[in-house]
Amino acid sequence: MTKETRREERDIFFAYLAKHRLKRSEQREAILEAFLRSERHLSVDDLLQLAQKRRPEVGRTTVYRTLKLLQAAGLATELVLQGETRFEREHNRAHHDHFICKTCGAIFEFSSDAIEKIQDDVAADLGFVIAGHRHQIFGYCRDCVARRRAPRAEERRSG
Amino acid sequence: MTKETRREERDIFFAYLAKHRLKRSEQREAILEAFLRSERHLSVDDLLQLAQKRRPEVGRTTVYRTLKLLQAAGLATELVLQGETRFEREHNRAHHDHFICKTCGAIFEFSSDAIEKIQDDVAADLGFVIAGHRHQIFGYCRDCVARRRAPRAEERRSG
DNA sequence: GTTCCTGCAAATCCTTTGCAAGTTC
DNA sequence: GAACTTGCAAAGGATTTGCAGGAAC
Repeated sequence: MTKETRREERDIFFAYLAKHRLKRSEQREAILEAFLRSERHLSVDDLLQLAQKRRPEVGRTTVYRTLKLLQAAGLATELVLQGETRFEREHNRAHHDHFICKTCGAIFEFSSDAIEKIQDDVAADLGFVIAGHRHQIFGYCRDCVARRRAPRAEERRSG
Repeated sequence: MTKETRREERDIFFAYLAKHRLKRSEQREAILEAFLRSERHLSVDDLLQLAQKRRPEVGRTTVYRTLKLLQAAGLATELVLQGETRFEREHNRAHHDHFICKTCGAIFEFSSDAIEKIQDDVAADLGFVIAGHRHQIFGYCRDCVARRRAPRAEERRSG
């Protein structure tokens, strides 16, 4: 993620705060930065730890509260994957869905216009107006499959 | 659901119990019956209440425990829809996914071979082996859309 | 009789809320 | 200085666990 994009998202967040007469704070900035810089699919705990690297006193409560703001501002979205609640960046990202590896927990993103199209057709048949969707595929990723099929007792210990 | 199908599922459940050296009990039977007879997408509370109609002393704890058994036996599956945990029958049901109406909460099922096919292709590209998937579409159902577009103050109270 | 079940209460886990003290505007 | 924010501790809701008494085998 580029610095420019982060800049844009920072601006959006601060604009959101201003619009709602909310205040900036060290904590909110630390959480925002951590969120924007990190890899995707963060748990609340992940984000708490990342934010605390910058500002050790950040509390878990504030992370929960700031995540709500990030969602309201359109910067974050919540996912429930395998029973775990996680958050990912939302702004300017193309819609996508997730593959989740049941062995190593890795998450891959995918998207398919063809699937979206069929979805629209199915919905139209039902007279249903689509507002959004979640599509998750569970299985085994390439690495884990390879590991399982060729389990030569090497130093592959899995992750 | 026919009596024969229920019969089959009962047999499967009791076979599961036998295989694992678990015991039959009034409670388990009451919960199983309630589960099999009911409409789909039950919450734990729904199932508790239904089971209690037959056997008032059934406890919530036992419902949780029995649901785990039903899942292990392949008869039930858990869904998380709009943040709510629900259970539906699994045995012998064609794979299907869900539309959820954000207004009235109604749940419709759908399935599409075309979508499954594309899914397989996308997975193959990633070297991913599919074990299962969850696909949920959120939006507004025909009735709610109609109600909104033509909100004549009739006796349509929604369901 | 042994092993498994059950319901209760207590414990957990995750998230939200009340509140007094500290910050931002 | 008024209004908002924070962290803590406590409260909540959902699910699980420990346990003593009861039922199934």
